[in-house]
Parts: sequence; C-alpha cells; structure tokens
Amino acid sequence: MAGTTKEQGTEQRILRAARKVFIQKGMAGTRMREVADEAGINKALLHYYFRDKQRLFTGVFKAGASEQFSCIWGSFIHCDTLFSAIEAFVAAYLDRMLEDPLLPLFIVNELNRDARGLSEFIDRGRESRARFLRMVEEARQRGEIIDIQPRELLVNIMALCAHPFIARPMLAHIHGMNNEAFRRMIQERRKTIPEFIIRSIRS
Amino acid sequence: MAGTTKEQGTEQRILRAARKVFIQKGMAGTRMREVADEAGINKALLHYYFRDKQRLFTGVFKAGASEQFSCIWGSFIHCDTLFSAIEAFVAAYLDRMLEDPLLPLFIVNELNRDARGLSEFIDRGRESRARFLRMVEEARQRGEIIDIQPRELLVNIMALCAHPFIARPMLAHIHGMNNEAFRRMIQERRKTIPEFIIRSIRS
DNA sequence: GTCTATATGTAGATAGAC
DNA sequence: GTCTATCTACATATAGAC
Repeated sequence: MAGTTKEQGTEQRILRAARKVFIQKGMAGTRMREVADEAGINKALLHYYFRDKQRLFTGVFKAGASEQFSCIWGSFIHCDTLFSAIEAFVAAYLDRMLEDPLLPLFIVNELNRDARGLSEFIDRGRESRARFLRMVEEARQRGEIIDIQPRELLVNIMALCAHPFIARPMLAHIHGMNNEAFRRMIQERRKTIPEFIIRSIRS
Repeated sequence: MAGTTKEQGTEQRILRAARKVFIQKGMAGTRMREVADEAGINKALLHYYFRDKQRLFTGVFKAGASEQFSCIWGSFIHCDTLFSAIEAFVAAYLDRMLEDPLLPLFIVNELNRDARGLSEFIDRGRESRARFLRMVEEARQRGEIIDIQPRELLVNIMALCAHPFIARPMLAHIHGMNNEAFRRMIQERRKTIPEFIIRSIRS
C-alpha cells in the first residue's frame, strides 16, 4: 500500500525547497547549492531527482504552482452576479497571495524572461476568464454598468490586487510599513478594492 | 571648452549598454560580457571605468534612471485641483514608461532583491508625494471626494499605471497582443485610468 | 585608454564509492 | 538513494603590453 513515499519523501522536500528559493531569487539568482542546503541534502541528489536546473524549475510548477491559478480563477464559479464575482475573485486572490507574497512578482518576472515556460500555467484559468468577460459584457448590455471594455476592467482588477505584492518593498519604504502593517493593508483591501471598482463601473 | 567628451564618450556608451542589459536581464541575469559586447568594447574596459559589476550597476542609476522619477513626480507640480493632478500624473507616468517599458518590472525586481540600493532613488519624489497626499486629504475635507485614505488612493493609481507594463507578457499572452496593440492599449489608458479613478472617488 | 592574456572563484553537472 | 570528490565551463576581475 505505502511504498513510494518514505518518511516525507525526498523528492517532495526538494520541491518545497526549490519552490521557496526559486520564488525568492528567481531562476537566474537561484543557486543549486542553496536549494540543496534548504532541502537538507547535497547538490548531487538534486541532479539525481531532476536532471538539471531547468527541469527542477519546471518540476516546481508541475507540482503545485499551477493549482493556485485554478483556485483563484475558480473562486467565482458559483457567483451569479458580476459584483459578487468581483468580490469573490478579489478575496480569493488576496487570501492566496498572502500565503505566498512573493509569488506575483516571481511569476511576472519569469514570464518576462521566458514566456513559453509558463504559458500552459496561465492557460489554467482560461475558461473562467472567458466566463468573467461574458459576465461583464452581459451586465453592460443590461445597463447595470457603464460602457467599459471587459478586458480593461479585468486588467484593472488584476492591477489593484497584484500590485501591492509586486511593489511591496517600495510601499514598505515609502509608507514605513512592517510585515504586520502590510497584512492589515491587504486585509482592508479585500473590502476596499471591490468597493473602489464597483463605484467606478456602476451605472 | 570641449575636452572631457570624445566622439561620444566611452563611459556614456558603457552606461547606455549597461542600462539596456541590466533592465532587460536584472542584476543576477546580466553578464559583464554581454554589456561589453553591447557597448562594442571588451570586458577589461568595463572594469577600467567602473571597478566592478556592483559599481557599474549603481552607476547606471546615478547617471539617469533617477531623473525619471523626478520627471514623473514633478508632473503635477502646477496642478491646482486633485483631478487635474491625477490626469497629469497618469499621463506622465504612461508616457515615460512607453519609452522604457521594462523599467517598472526592473525597479520592483531589484528593489525586492536589495532595498537599500535604490532607496535614495525612490526618495526623489518624496516631497511631491507628500504634496499629493495633502491634496487628497484637502479634497476629502472639502467634500469633493468620498472618504478614502490618501495612501490607498495613491497605491491604486500606481497599480493601474504600472501593472500593464509589469504584467505585459501575461497580457500579451492572454489577449494575444503584439507591440502595436500594447501601445494602443496604453494610449487609451491615458484617458480611461483617470476616468476610472475619478468616477470612483467623486462624491 | 584600450587591448590580450590570465588569474581566481564558483556555478552546474558527473563519476563512482558506499 | 545518498554521499564525497571532481570535472568542465564560465563569470568576475586583474596584470601587463601597447
């Protein structure tokens, strides 16, 4: 019955360690040595499980990162109004990113370096995105919201959610925020972002 | 009278090349070799002008990047209303970043890696930021806008301006945008971002 | 100032013992 | 599977000729 997994599974330990270091330092800034140390093993074992750095990098995503996209984009699946969908999406996004605050910066960063590698990763939320865009278009036709391009609205929502995480060091510097203050700000934005958006688009 | 500058100045050529490569690849991803090639010289000369990689990196900013912050934050210096200041700021930010679309990602990236290095760089706009926050507070007290934290509004404005540049590869992938389409989108946002914001905060 | 040649360190990756 | 020891490549940086 058991068999493949040992105490915790070396492969899993490596993946968790690699994920942590890659997200923090990026592909170019990551040293295999550091991943090995973080996992409590040596470099040779990394190459035993994953042939090379690139495969390790890819493995990290195959093993978990992409499920998060599904989680976020699946957040509003049961919402029947546009406004409730926006609220659900914002809450899901902020909650998820609070657990991995460096993830947004990491993703845009690596996507900028090599868009091919993570394209399938993005496509996970494709249907949900299409559905959201339809909801916007329908709300517009019913006259519930002003005349705004669905794409534009989506970009704005993503911007308001992601940017505080991406620009966190700058915000921390400008406004003198520590970790606790940052979390409080994000918690408040769970409410204020939907309010900000809905005030702007409501007819 | 002339004297220090030659045909174009080797130091300037190096700085321009370094700037280009650093912004594209980041500190960790940049190879001195690549900078030398880009500048049309050899590696040794880089070390002759700038002792090491770190100093070259610093030199790039001392030589030009920080002035851009001043340009953006000085954009609304003659605006007497909050709404006109927002319009001026958004226009200045987008126009500037269209010239260096990779700059926003680069800045947040390096700031995340080492916040000390670029802190003085951020401080350039400090007074202007303070003035902007005062304008928001005053407009709020006059009842022209709703009850919103000045800081929060500033974060939202920055988010709406910067995020399309930062997440450009993702947007390009999702919406199938080429360079020309991206520029058109930014041009439209010069109008739509201020509208979006002002609709949201106007009493 | 600018080059070639080289020193020095360290990265990713492999060989082979256990 | 896991380790130590090592190979190879390449990055930063320097020495020294011109």
